[in-house]
Amino acid sequence: MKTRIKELRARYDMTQEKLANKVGVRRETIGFLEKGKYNPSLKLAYKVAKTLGTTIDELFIFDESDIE
Amino acid sequence: MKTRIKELRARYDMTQEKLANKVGVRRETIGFLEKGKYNPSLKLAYKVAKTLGTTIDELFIFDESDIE
DNA sequence: ACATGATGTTAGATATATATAACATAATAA
DNA sequence: TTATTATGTTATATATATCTAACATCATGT
Repeated sequence: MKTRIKELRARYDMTQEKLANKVGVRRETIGFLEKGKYNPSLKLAYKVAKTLGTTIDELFIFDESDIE
Repeated sequence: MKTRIKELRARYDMTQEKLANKVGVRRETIGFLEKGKYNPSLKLAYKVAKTLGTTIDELFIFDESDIE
């Protein structure tokens, strides 16, 4: 699974820590999400998307390996 | 958080168990999801949405309590 | 009424997301 | 260079999603 978090974060000139604070998680959590190191909960995905002015389906890009 | 899983499942005339099998989870997991009893992972949300021919943002409806 | 299939619900086990703290590295500015 | 800020990256702890099995309830058909 890939994500556009980093790209959108840059567009808002927002640091990982600032996004984490807005969303209510740790900075490392955002870092790991950006690196695809884990699979967030739906609510977290929603909060991040909303904070970055987009939707879940726009923010995360799934590939075939996510289906198996 | 609310969901349209049950509604779409009915439209496809699909039982909880059949959906669970297609998605690769237990029947109870689908039941709990329909009841809003927990917050799925993003990948699971994606698989359910894809199996039901829709998107995550169409399938799940968030309310204010999901943001706090 | 009885049988059967679908769903509800509980309790305990396991897997994994997230928190926390600590330290490393990168980049940029002074 | 040094200082500072942002990000990377571990390791361990905690919270919670999901599994599993078992039994209950509900609906429908016979």
